[in-house]
Amino acid sequence: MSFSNKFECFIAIKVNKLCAKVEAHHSKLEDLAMTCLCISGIPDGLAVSPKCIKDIWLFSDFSSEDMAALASVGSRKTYQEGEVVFHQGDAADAMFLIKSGRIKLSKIFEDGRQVTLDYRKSGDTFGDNMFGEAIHYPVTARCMETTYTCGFKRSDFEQLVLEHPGIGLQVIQKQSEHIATLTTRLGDMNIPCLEERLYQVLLNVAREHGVSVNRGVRIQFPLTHEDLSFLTGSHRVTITKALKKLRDSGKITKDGRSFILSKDIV
Amino acid sequence: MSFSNKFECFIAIKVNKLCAKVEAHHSKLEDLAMTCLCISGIPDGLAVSPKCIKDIWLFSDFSSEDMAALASVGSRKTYQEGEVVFHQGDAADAMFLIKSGRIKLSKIFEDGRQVTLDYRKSGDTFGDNMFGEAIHYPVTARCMETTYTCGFKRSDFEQLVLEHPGIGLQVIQKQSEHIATLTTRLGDMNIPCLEERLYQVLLNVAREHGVSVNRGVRIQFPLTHEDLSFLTGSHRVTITKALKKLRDSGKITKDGRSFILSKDIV
DNA sequence: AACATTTTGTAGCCTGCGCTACAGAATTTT
DNA sequence: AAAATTCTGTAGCGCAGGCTACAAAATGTT
Repeated sequence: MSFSNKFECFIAIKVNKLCAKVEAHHSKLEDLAMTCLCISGIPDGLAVSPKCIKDIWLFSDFSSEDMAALASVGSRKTYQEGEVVFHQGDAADAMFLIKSGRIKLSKIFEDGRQVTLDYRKSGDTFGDNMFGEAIHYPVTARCMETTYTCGFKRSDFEQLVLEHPGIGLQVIQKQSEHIATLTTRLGDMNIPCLEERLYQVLLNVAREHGVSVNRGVRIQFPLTHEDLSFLTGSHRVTITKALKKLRDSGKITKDGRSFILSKDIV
Repeated sequence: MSFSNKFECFIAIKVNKLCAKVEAHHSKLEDLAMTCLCISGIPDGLAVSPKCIKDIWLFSDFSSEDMAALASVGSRKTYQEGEVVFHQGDAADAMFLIKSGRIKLSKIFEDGRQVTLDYRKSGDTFGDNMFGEAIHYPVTARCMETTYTCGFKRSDFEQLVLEHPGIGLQVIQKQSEHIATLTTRLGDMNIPCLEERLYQVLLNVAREHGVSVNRGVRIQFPLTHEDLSFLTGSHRVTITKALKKLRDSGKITKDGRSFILSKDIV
């Protein structure tokens, strides 16, 4: 019933593209994990070493001069799983770069509703909404695993960009991508049928955070039905039902606690 | 039934803040309309005059040197109401700055669903997704009224930012704001009850495109029930019903073809 | 291993809203 | 001003999915 043929076809193409992209992407991340020096036990608050920044692919084509400048301004901090970097409503005066780990951005509304807006991973920035007029963070950033970050104060960062315009260009690019992601999410939220919406949401998460495995693409961290209900704006019980249908139709499977999106859908 | 007391209170505060902000903002825009030279009948394709750019508040605190640089790179073009600047899927190689007028960004899906993602107005940029990996525009940009734009090619613009980092900083700021807007939209889409969702959506549109009038805030352009159904991801007929309820409860009124959000809700 | 906690699954009621159909109002076009 | 088109409003059927409640399974903790 739910999926038209045209739609299924579209999905299949999408998942295959996804595999290639995720693979390429992931190999870079592994390099990072191997070579980065500053992950191992350097106290928080110290300046970030240039080497450490260079290894983040975001800045990988920077000149050593730009790199040194960036490193001199950032301040390192380690957070444990479950820790909150900033709460929604806190005064916004810094943006963060994720060295390693993973962060969930969510928003809580005055009526108690909670929405997961995005997951960010190594190489991503967050808290960049501090540019713009707002003086408070509009979201809460909570770590999903042990996370190493570099924080940049707004004024420092602005100065940095003025002196090293290439850094600004990189940030513009990164923001562009986030705008694209959010745009996609916004479109997804408009899918009326939950089953399709859920599948799209999973597809997007997989595109960002998946690894390619033989059966398809595996999402790297466990997502509970409750997480998914926040992501899709739906009810937990309804998610359970929809997942069952998706599993029955072979579009997804589970490997332990994590989902695998099948790549071989006709 | 639908709105709790707490919620109503929140709305009231919001609308009042809105009025002040919109007023301040609008006076700037009017200045622009008065002083800008290049709106009046200069042929398309010519370089943009520095004066013309300076009048856009986005760049208002630029040095004349930065201004001249920006002007030399941009290329002016005029579009009529209903004209499309670019279609979803077109090769993306330029971003645009709106001198005056208004543009609707929307996305059409393979299953025929259509979603309105954003309205952009004078001083905003669009098509900035050309940074990032994508080589195609992910949305369609259609003019809602006669619109004057300045187009910038990607390579030109990158060069420009490298030479004039302040411009990059402005763009980062602008993007930050769009990210904030999209984030809000995404939260809004998660409101389960259509009546509340619709009201939030109207509130957001008003915040961006409203003028303050004695009764509250008026949205500057007509929105049909169909437009709203795209914005809320809902059905046209259901919108009609929800609007009726909102009108009955005094939260909104109509002035001719445009909506007014009441400011004096207790 | 025993216990506590979190996550997943099943069942059933009931409302909100998608959808079709048609009719009146308002704009635009001729 | 007449005709055509677009927009708004009303009515009713049907079902997807929200919600509560409870039970089984899995995970985490002594």
